[in-house]
This record gives sequence, structure tokens and C-alpha cells, in this order.
Amino acid sequence: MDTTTPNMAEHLEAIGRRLRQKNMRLTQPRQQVLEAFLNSRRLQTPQEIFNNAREQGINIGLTTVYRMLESLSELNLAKALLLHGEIRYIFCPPEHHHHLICNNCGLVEEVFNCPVVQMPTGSFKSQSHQLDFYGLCSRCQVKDTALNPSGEASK
Amino acid sequence: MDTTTPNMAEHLEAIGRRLRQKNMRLTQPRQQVLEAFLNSRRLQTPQEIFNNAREQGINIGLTTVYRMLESLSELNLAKALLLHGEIRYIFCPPEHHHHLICNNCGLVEEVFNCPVVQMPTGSFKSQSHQLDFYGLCSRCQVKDTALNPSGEASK
DNA sequence: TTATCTGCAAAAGGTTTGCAACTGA
DNA sequence: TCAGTTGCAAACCTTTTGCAGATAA
Repeated sequence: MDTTTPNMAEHLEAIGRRLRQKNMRLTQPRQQVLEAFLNSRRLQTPQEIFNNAREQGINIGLTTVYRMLESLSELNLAKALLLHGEIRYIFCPPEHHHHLICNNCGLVEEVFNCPVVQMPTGSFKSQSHQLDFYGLCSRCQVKDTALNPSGEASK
Repeated sequence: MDTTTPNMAEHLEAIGRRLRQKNMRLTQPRQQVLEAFLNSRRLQTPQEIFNNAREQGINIGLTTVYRMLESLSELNLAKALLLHGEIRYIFCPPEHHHHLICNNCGLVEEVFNCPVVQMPTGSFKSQSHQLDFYGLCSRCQVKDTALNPSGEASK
């Protein structure tokens, strides 16, 4: 798994700016959890985000994780998805995009190229759409039956 | 809202057959709840399904609703979707299809015409995809700001 | 300085499980 | 007949709320 990427600082700064636009603050706990969240790139339940943070020595409350996910969701910086019957979150950019989701380890890749051209016809008035692809990431294709190549995302 | 459609009986019979294939039974409570569920065509939380059934004089337990949703999901006859932050269920045919989901009342229409032609490239191996359109059904386009034209699906 | 945020504990909700009685095939 | 199902109550897990102290801007 990656360690902090070179542009992590910029990334966090950009998020901080967006938060401030909404009278929100990029506090230390938020920043620490965000770093872990950004690095993992896996769909995670609030519990998992919390556990991962704790494992990394970050002292944070579960409540804070929930509140952070709520704030990020409002800013379109996090998205909730259903995987394996549970609500899991992924940090993601606010632009229109789709996801490639690994059924095995929960890894998520973004796809900015939207293949949905033909909108539904009829009396229904579509305002948005959500498209996600489910399958296996390159890593899990190799390990295949292995249970959790990179974490605890699958049940 | 519709009342029992002419082919409801056939529909239930087909479901009964599928259930029996899996050593499951189409019992009276299941049948009654299914009728209500099929008629509503709205995304509903287990609680809502339960409440609706009770309102219609069907004596059933919440537990049974949960277990039925689990069984139907295994058979690909029900699907869980996230709407307004809650997990809601819709009864749906096992064939590949997409949904038009009304953000206001939770009404769901199926679309069997799949507009996803271009699959993602790269090392990710896609096994399936899910595409849903969110917007307003014809009814809610008219009433627009009205809160719950046809039920209690929105929060 | 002060509005926002924090962690904790408690409350509130949602979902699952254990069980004895019941029922469909 | 009897495996599968039922409703209820209790257990369990997830999410939200209240609050006094801490903190970013």
C-alpha cells in the first residue's frame, strides 16, 4: 500500500480550502484521518476507517469519523456505496466520475470517462446517474481465491 | 396506486417456483407481503415494507420481512439500493436491467435497454456493473415541491 | 475571542439470533 | 411427516445526540 504521496500536502490543502468555504475547519484529527483515508483507496465502513486510524496510532473517536464523513459527503468529497450489504465510504473528487470496485478487497479506481450517452426516454426526468463497475483489481486477479490481499474490506 | 394486476397470480407462481428450486416455500405471509411489495414499485426500507403490510391488515413480523428480503436477494429477485442515505429495497426481475429512481417518492422503473457499451479498460477486470438514474417521475414533476405525492418514501 | 470541533457516554435505531410453535409440500 | 418458516423477545451492532472541554482561525 502507498505511503504518503508527494502531492498529499496539496491535496489536503485543497480540501481544507473547500471545508473553509463552508465554515468548516481542517482540524488535526480530520487531517490525520483524511491522510489514512486518502492513502487506502478502499471502500471502508466507518468502523474500518476508525480502526485503521487507531492502528496507526491516531487517537480519534468513532463519532468524529461519522461527522467527518457527513461533512465530506456534503461537499461531494466522499461517497457512500453499498458493498457486501454494508454502507461503505470512499473519498473521491467532486467531478462526475464512475468507479471500478474490487469485489474482493474493496479497492476503488476512478473513471472520468463516462460511457453513458443514451439517457432514458419516457416521462421520467433524469437528473443524475450513478454507474459503478464491480470486478477484480489486478492484484486480486492474481491472488484470486485469497481472502484479503490488502486489508479487511471483504467479509 | 395500483391494485392487484391481472397477472399478479402468474407472477407469484413464478416466484414460488424459483423459491422452491432453492428449498424455500411461498408461505402465506411471504405471499401477502410480496403482493404489497410488487404493487408498490417503490424503494422501501424494511420498516416501510413492514408498516405497509400491517396497514393492510397483514399480520407479520419485522423479522419475517428481513428474512424474506434476504431470500429474495439471494434469488436476485430483490435489490438493495441506497436512497436518502438509507438502504431500501425494490423487488425486481433477475434479468440485467437498470433503474429510474424518483428522488422524491422513491418510485422505480426498470430499463432493460442497457446503454453501457464501453467497458473500462486497464488492468481492472469488470464482472458486472450497476447503473441507476436518479430524477423525478412524471407524477412528481408535476407536483414538484410537494413532499410525498404517493407515499412515505422520502424523508 | 468564539464558533466550530472533539471524545466520551448514553440514547436511539436498525438488524440478527434463539426459540418454541406452526405450516406447506 | 418434517424441513422450512413464523412471530416474539432479547441480543447485537450501527449511528446519533448531549455535553463539557479543546482548538482553529
